[in-house]
Amino acid sequence: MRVRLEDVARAASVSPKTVSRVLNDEANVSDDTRQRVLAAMQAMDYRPHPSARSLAGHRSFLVAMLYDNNDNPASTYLAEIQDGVLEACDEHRYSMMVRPLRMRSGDFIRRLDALIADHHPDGVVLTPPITDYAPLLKRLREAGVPHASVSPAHRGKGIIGVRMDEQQAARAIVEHLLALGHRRIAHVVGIADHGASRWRLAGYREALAAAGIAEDPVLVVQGAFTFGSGVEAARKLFALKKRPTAVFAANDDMAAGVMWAAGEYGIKVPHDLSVCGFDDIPLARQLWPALTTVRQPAREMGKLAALQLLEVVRDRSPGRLAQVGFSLEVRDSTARVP
Amino acid sequence: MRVRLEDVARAASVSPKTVSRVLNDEANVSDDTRQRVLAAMQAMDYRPHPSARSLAGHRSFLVAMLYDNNDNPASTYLAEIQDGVLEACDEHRYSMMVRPLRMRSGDFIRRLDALIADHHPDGVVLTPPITDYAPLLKRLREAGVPHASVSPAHRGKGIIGVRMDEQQAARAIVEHLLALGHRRIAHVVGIADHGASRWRLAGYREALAAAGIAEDPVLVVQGAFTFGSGVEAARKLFALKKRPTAVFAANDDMAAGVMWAAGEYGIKVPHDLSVCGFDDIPLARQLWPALTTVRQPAREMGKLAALQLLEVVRDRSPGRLAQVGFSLEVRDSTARVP
DNA sequence: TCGCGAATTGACAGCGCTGTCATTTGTGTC
DNA sequence: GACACAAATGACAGCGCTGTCAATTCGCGA
Repeated sequence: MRVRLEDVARAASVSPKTVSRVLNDEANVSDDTRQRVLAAMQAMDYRPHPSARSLAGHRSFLVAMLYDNNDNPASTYLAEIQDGVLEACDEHRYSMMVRPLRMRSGDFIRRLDALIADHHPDGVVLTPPITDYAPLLKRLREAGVPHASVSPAHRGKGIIGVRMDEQQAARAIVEHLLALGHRRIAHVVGIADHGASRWRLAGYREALAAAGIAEDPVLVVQGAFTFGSGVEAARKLFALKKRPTAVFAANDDMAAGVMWAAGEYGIKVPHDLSVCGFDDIPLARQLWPALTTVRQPAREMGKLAALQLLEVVRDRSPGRLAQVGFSLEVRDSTARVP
Repeated sequence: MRVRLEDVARAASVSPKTVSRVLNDEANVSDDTRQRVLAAMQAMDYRPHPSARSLAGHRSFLVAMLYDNNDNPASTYLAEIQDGVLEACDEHRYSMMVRPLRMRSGDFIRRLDALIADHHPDGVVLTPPITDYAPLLKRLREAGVPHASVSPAHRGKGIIGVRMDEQQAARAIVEHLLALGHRRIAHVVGIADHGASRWRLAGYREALAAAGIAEDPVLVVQGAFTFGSGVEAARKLFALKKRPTAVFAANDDMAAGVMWAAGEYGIKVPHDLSVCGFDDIPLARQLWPALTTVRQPAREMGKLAALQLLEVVRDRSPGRLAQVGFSLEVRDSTARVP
């Protein structure tokens, strides 16, 4: 039969309420008692019943991760974030629920309300690109549900979660190309209204400007974060009279598309063309030549965002926007200008 | 304030217990009463409190999806299954929890026990490759937790879930190559102990045998379901004195690797070499030329598996192993033998 | 119309925990 | 050593629902 809190209490010769206090890390329990209770819990392999805790305590010990499975950047990126969030939740004995939501669909808010009404999550983790969707944020605030974002586009006060300095990272990778002697550097942009696209474009521009290079508009082509859009963007670039010597794609999928298109045109990477991406998804390492890119620690970011959230949920702390570092993964797809 | 079952009861002029009966679709409620209660629920937008239901009813309304994030076939495949499972759970107002487990790790069973003890899932969905891990199945049976599998390797009685006739599908795609005149057809095998690898290899052999072609062992090379392993396998094949005219890779990632390697060797697909894969992941459509492959309806399979499971959980039905059809997606990577 | 078994409905306790508040124990002060 | 006050602990009700079983109503044949 199941071990209940009452059983632990009896074993430790204290009242159930005291065991509850220990379980919830509350103050006003003597060290001696706390130890005794913890020992009893351990010995009996006590597992609190989440539903009972939730019912009596008016909290669910549940974190929901919201994502947009319709136009998400890349499913492997989300999967990594998911793993990170899950890890953080596990550590704090919270459970996690995932929730696909279609931002462009009419019932977005209704589905969000249903989630809240049905499951009462103690907090919510938002992933790109739904970190900045105003009606969503408004609704969460109204409902009093704390939320943390992975890579939010805005940095207003009250925004908690985790971010990476993507603009800085984009600038760094373009500077890497500049250092290799490239001057005609193209950029394949991501979906227009994603924060990621804006930052990466800004970083690209910043690097060029700092190097005193005027931006050539034909070298900035629109993509959509997909492999196919990378292929198409590259075809446009390769059709140019004066081709670029390097391409910085706003994510790895598109970079792979660029490399693929290069193959079509008989352009050798990196000999004739340097290509770099952003994110460092598993594919980047598997491509040949291996892709130079920026490592975005998605898993770690998911975990950190969830940890920020849990801090707010548990300790009523104000929470903060943590920042993670990036690293340039220089591999074989970039070389000195021909 | 929250609408409770009691409030609905009052509005419908019945006892709380009767509302509960309606909520749980129990028998012995007159049609008239049922309608009245349902109307009241609707009008008041009543949402049962899952924790209260769980606590009182000794069930959790929770389905856990187990997966191996260490050596999983492909993360987009899992993501699709996850979406399908989620959809089925939503329809039946169950919640879903995801659970990464490392099959090769020592604490596998301990983590499984923790999952059961902590969350009491009413059922579990197993995804490849952990559909047939004996200690896991044993433990689930001991704990009395019903489980459904997506593509289980074995078909013993009591195995419920969903399968696709992968051998038949593999045979079909190889027959497609044969119909194009190919006789020297290579096969890149997946991870050895995965059911998927065995079936696909068996289908390959079956097709060759039926066509009266003796298997050439050098044309069957080992891969590991990853892009990189596809590249390496292809390099071995291209180093052969007598190259194959077609390659059937056991999944799309490896097929993409084969196409990539073909680029390295200046081999034109499909002119010089036909390539086909298996799964129809998004990448397949994005490759150039687009990849001929077998469509494995992962999302639908996840949904069906979950539906089978829920049937068992809710109606105590014995459950069955559903079967889904496959379809050959003939695209541009296969052509008549040169 | 009456009686009887089946169908329908309801009363009530309790699932395992926590919030509230009362009670007990400890600590420092003069 | 007595007192004031804070820290530690416990008693008890109740979170929102369902299981059990008793009570009531219904349908139908005699």
